[in-house]
Amino acid sequence: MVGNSMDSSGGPRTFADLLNEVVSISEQSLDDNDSQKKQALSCHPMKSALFEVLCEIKEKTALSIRTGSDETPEDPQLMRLDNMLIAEGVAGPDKATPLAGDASGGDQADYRAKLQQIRTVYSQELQKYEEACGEFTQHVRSLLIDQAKTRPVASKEIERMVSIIQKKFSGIQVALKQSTCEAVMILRSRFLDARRKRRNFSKQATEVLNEYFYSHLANPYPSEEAKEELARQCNITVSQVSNWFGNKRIRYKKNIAKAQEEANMYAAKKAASVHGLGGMAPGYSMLAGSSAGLMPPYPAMLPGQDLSHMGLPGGFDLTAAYNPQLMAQYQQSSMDNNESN
DNA sequence: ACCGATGATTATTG
DNA sequence: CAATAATCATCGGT
Repeated sequence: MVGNSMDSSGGPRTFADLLNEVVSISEQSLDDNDSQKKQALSCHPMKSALFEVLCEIKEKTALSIRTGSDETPEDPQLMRLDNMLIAEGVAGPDKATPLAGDASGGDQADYRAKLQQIRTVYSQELQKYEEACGEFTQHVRSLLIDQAKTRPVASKEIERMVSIIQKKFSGIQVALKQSTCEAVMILRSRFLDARRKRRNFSKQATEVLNEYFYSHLANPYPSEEAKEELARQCNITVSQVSNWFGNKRIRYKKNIAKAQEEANMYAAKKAASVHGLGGMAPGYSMLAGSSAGLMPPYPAMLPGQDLSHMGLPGGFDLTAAYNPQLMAQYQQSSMDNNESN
């Protein structure tokens, strides 16, 4: 407390008296409504002049305080989020997300719809946020302006207050943008990974593929043209055909015994669908090596043959089954083994 | 709810 | 680059 030697009640006032009075007020709690003193001050003839001086002083001190402290750190995190949202098509203009999903089919519309949903929610929230922020800022501003009537409040000070508010609000903004980014990332990963939402091929499509596979067991590697043809027939993409054959080969190899049944099935199917097979040796010539007759038939891989009777050694390299040369080699030695046994 | 089948992706290899 | 092998995530039947 400043020692107040003045008697505050009555008597002619000097400038110094008045200053003392003001100081003593500001030292007191601002909340206590000392309306008497305020009243007395606002009625004083010197009031406006004094007020001006105080405002000037305040402005100067406030300036010196402010320069060192903050001045918009331009929140790098917020900028990062903004950039990402624009890149992701949530913020900027409505762009037609390319999303080059390879084989995953064309349910891009679904993705677009979900993204649009996020967009609208985001913009709504952002709008609400901006409204609330503006409203609050305006409220504080008018409050301060109102207070400026009774105590010196410089415009710079108001601006400082506003910037503080805006900083607080930007925290909320960051949270909003962050959660939006998160939602987009989840959505993106869901749709980018085509393993999700996988659809099995149609019965007819697998039929066609299986027919080809078991008709070319000796060399189940369709050429690019063959793949295109199969893709056309099955109404799938070429890369899906490639995937299918890759999976089929490896899975067939993994369990020849089980696949044998399937092979028989498709062989029978094929036999039934072809004319003039009457006296043919079962299984053979029209199946294997049907690719331009370059490949001789390999009985070991054909239906009707029981591989377990072949005396296959445990370490049978099944890749040989797909390679004519290796297969021929293997058969040679295998036959030798059989004969010697 | 579980489990095998299955289409797709990833990592590795030649 | 294409094939293989391993793995993932979903589907479809029980």
